[in-house]
Amino acid sequence: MVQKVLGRPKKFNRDVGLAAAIEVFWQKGYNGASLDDLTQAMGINRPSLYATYGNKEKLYLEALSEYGKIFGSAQLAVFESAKDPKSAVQAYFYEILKSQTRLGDCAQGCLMSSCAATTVEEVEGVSEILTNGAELLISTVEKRFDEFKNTKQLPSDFPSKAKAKLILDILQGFAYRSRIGIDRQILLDDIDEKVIQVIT
Amino acid sequence: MVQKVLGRPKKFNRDVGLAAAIEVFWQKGYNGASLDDLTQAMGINRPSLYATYGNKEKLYLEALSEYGKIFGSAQLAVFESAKDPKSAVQAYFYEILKSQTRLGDCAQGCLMSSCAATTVEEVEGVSEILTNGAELLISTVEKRFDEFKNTKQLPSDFPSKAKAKLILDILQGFAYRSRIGIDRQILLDDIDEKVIQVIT
DNA sequence: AGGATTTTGTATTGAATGGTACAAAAAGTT
DNA sequence: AACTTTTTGTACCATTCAATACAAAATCCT
Repeated sequence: MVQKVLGRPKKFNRDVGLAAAIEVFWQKGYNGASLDDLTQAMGINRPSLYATYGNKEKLYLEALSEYGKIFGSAQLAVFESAKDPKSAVQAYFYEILKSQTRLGDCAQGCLMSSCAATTVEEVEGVSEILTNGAELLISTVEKRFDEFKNTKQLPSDFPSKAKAKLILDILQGFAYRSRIGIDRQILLDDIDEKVIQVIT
Repeated sequence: MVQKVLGRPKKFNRDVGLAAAIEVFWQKGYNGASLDDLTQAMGINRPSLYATYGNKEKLYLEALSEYGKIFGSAQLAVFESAKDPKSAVQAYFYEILKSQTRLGDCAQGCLMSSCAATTVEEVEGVSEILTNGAELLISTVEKRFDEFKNTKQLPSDFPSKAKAKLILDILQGFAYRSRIGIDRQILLDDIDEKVIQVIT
């Protein structure tokens, strides 16, 4: 059942437009992404953009939050659903690299670490979003490691929180190396090495 | 002996100006740093900037290279001169955090990972500078670890290269958390945890 | 069909951007 | 002291920027 609404119908979907904006910010950063870049990629004109998202800064903040929700959650879900520690970390890193080393003319690296970090001082609210994202990641991973300890899949002295923070570090390393153009296969080949460093 | 040169004497020192430019790019990123920001911080006027450094892009590339030379080299020197693995890594991380979590209104994080990574696609030459920097770091650390293996200060099966790459990851983690505003003391308290993860 | 309502598309605004022309200023040279 | 050379400082240029005014278009409601 289609909701009947007054007025001329919208030509675009709000979430689809936001997804396109994410791509642009991801590729060009906040300052590097012009409104022409954004409106063109979103298939939208300027007044519609302002009516829908407020302004460039609000669109940016919304893009960051949405990126965290979509990508971050999906990747963490992969981690959480794995049945043993090793495959959890392994699948997680693989998922991360799939997102950060994309083929064609897609953006490389991570929107948050490779792009948004630059704007922490410039755009109010960025710092909070990034901090919350990091804390959510750490606490989620730590909790899952603790579960593995309860089921004896990890030794009782396994330092869950320290290892969760190590995973965040390794993610930053992957994001950086993806962004600066290191070949996807080289990074994929590093996964096992990183997995060992995490779970032993 | 002062070299006598024809014409009106320069009012500024080239390297001092470059150091000021580094600070601006470090705080605001490439696109966020306007020529007004730069000239004001450098104590220079626009024509002098263009006569001396070429243009904004060339100044940026030179700032990146100089940053690597000054900061990167000094930090690696600390690592190389330590007498045992543990204190080498420890002193290195401390040096890194001193540079990345600075007091007052100084820039936080790392110019390369927190700022320059965003511009890899935008500015020709950035990718190469960042890649070379990463490789230099890894090879230097790896080599020093190998020396420690020769002097039996590290076990013969110590995976020097994998650990060197892990250090790069941890550096990215520190840079990111510094940039997003995590308190210096919290990061300092993490050093020992990271040291253990590296040298065991 | 005609009015109400909302979105679209175009065209424009004022400000900020990177970059430069040009003349005055400050030194050495003869 | 006059000339040459180089840097400085101001004022400016064309372009791009984020943001908006306004009318035409497209839908629903009566």
